[in-house]
Amino acid sequence: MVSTPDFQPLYKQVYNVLVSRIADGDWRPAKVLPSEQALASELGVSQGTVRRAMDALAAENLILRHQGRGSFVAEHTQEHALFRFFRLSRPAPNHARVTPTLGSERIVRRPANDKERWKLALRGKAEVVEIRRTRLIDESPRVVEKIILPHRLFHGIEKEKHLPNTLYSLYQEGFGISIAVAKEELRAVLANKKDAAALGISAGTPLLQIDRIAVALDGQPVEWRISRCDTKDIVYAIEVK
Amino acid sequence: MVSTPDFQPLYKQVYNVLVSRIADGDWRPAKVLPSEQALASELGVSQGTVRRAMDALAAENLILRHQGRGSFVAEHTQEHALFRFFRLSRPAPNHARVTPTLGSERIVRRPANDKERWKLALRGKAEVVEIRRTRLIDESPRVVEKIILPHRLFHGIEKEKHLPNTLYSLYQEGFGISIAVAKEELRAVLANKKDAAALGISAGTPLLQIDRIAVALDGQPVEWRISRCDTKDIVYAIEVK
DNA sequence: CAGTGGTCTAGACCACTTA
DNA sequence: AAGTGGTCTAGACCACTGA
Repeated sequence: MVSTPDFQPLYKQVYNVLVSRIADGDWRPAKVLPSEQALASELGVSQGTVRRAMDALAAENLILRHQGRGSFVAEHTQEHALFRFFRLSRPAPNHARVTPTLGSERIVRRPANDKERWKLALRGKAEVVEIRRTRLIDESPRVVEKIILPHRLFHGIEKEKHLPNTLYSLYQEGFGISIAVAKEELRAVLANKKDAAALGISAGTPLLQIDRIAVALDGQPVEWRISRCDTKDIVYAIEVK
Repeated sequence: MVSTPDFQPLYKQVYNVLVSRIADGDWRPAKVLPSEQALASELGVSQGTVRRAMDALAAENLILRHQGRGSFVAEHTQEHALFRFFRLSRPAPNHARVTPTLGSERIVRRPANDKERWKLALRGKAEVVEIRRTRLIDESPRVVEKIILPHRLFHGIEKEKHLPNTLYSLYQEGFGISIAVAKEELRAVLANKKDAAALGISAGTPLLQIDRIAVALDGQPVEWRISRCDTKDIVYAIEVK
């Protein structure tokens, strides 16, 4: 096993090795990983230790394990990413998950402002890509979004003809960026005139505002997103354990 | 090992046994659990299997493990329960956790209405206890709450002189009810006149409404709580993984 | 010092998938 | 039938705690 300066349990060292191989793109999404035995002999540890590291990866949804088939790097497929980060659903009792579709969309590239530089930890004369879009639920507009991306990481994204429903799968497949965690701040705000026009409601309607920073596997903030939702017949649902 | 009709891995059976001992109050909060070895020989499984079950309990915060000391049933202490379920904090960058204090408080016992009977899965002529209170942050009222409890489970709670800051530790110590999960639905609403008066704001101010069902270890819903928060200078913060 | 949980190993057997 | 992950065991050694 590779020795590290600061002491860590073997299984954590193995875990870190595996994470960085995924993060660096050595193993691309949907690829089969080597078997536990293969990794164990490659790294010079026992199979049980590799298992423990892989179980941790699976617990964090970084890999998927299938008995008899093997372990696979998790994909942010449309469906998957959608339900991982899109927490809007119908209220109880059904609690049915809701599938948003795309309304209007606008995308521009421009210099970052101070707030964006701070939120995304940008340095120097950074540029950002700004995406504004409306999302429909049951055919009617319910959410307006403003998405800010560092242009450096998403080079050329502003030229995409059609952005997919879930951007996170595009980030992963097109730009090699996997989202590890999203930090969200929720507030209640009033719809301004723009919101009102986009959502077909009157100004002054209460909206749920979700302010999200998405962090990649390597710990860098890579997306700042503000969503404003009309929660008349959908809710933001969550289970606290 | 006790045989169960439907097949389950040993470590899950052990897990279930341990959960029910905690749920039934055989092991009260803060009590030291038997050691892994003791449980292993009692249940007739290997120590590694008991470890796996206990690791799962620890991952869900049902027990706390301390190397060299032993494992302990988790307590819903004031601090602990507060930060587990009270997700309001100051916005970035500080993200400091905020400690609410008690404003006004009113508690009554009365028959349940239909909505409450449905939300709390009550049957027959059920009674509930209704608590209404205001919570202060930085000395000023920021949250109004309505809490509905089945009287059957919380017999006599309406006679308590002073309710603690976090009710969940009272539920656990006074009534033997440990909260396992809370299911929350978030919406944006407008302050009505009552809200406005209680919070010292004008009617029509946007409020974040949190509609929560708290579920006990045995899976029964035991509390329905609606909180309305003024999110002018605090936010509901959450990390999605 | 004895007792606890934490790590690591080695090997057995099972269940599932694919060919 | 071969290869994968899933379960279970037994035993070794370590790190930490408290009497």
